[in-house]
Amino acid sequence: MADTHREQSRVPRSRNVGRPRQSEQALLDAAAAVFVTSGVDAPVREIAAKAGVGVGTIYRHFPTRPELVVAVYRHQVEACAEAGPRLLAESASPEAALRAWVALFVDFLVTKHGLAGALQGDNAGSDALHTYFVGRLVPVCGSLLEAAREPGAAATEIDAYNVLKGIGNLCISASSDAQYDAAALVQLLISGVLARGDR
Amino acid sequence: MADTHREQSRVPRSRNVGRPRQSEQALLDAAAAVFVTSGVDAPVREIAAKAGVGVGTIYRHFPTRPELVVAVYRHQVEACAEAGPRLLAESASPEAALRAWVALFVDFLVTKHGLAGALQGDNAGSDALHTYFVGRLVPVCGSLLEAAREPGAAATEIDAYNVLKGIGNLCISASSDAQYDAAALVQLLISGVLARGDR
DNA sequence: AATAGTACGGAACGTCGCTCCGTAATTCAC
DNA sequence: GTGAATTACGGAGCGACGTTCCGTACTATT
Repeated sequence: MADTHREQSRVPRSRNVGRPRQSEQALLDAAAAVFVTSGVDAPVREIAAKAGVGVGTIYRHFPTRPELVVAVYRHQVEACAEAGPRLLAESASPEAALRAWVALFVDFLVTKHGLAGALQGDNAGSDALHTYFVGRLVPVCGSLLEAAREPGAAATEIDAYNVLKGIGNLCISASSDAQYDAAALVQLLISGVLARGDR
Repeated sequence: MADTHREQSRVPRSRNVGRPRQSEQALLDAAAAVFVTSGVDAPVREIAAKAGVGVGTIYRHFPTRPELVVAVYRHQVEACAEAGPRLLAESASPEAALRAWVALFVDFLVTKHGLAGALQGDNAGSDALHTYFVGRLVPVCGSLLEAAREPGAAATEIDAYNVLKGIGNLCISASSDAQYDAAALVQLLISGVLARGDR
């Protein structure tokens, strides 16, 4: 292996000289663009190439892959979270609000290839993506759920975390399978969640 | 790269000499054992080590990873498929039969770590695991569904493929997340599927 | 005994997420 | 202005993955 290891400046190659790369925004834009074309699972190297930086730079700003994903989608998740209370105020009924919000969420997940799949934190609480989604959206989903349920709903009812995660799971592989209709299944799940115990 | 490539018999090392390794059964047993301890996503090398063979041997018998998984679980999938008609005959109502069968299926998926996750065929029809599950179980699920639905169910009703895939997706990450209750969500989904359009 | 056929192990390959480190750009002290 | 300290950078390298490939060693056939 008598090779050339550690030699990246054989030629003083200009690099992106001078420009201090004002922070992460350029990175986020590049990542967002790559996610659109290649899905959320796109290799980090591809994002780095698109942004014209090395992978090291990406990992300096976003220590793990999920954190980059969170950063890219933070605005949209935030918008989705904020839509919850608004829908509750504007809709004809709490159930309509819940269904509209859920449709919003599903549409968000389905249009971002691979996002739903990346959502389940594989182990422990160490997955920033899962943690962020759950932390931000469970409370929203919870209030909508509470409002839409019968007043004296039993304590045995399934909780918002389960509903949210169930929705997320149902959205997996929604893109890439034309005959799979995640939105319809999710609405059916909501029907089940809202149904009284008599069914 | 002037290295030692292609030299695996420096020493005539005894190998598993003589024994022609009567077919795949030993492989399947080893794989099943590893799947239990390390999940369905266990590295092929680990299975090979457990079986005392090289990875090449595994790939000779099962050209792709999904095919090995299919082979390991074929019996149980078969049993699940056969349980469908039996439950329909034995149960008090078609709905009870459907719910019992679904519970059976969920239990199967949930107890095999990672199986549900491995179930979505990533692309095209090339995933043997997805293809096998769908091909074997969709008809079964379809008859149960048909029996359990109102007689004149609209053509707009969701089909068995969607229901089955939805169940599979809901079971993802059921192990490894103590507060996630896949079985409950699946039953709620079934409630939604069975509910009349008036909800 | 010589040959053909086949099953075998595991090195090698390409790709992944992520780490590491030599170097370049910038800032600061004087 | 000059030199040292600090910071940001690119991309080679690492370990692990699924999968391929091929020299070898068994087994059958003649």
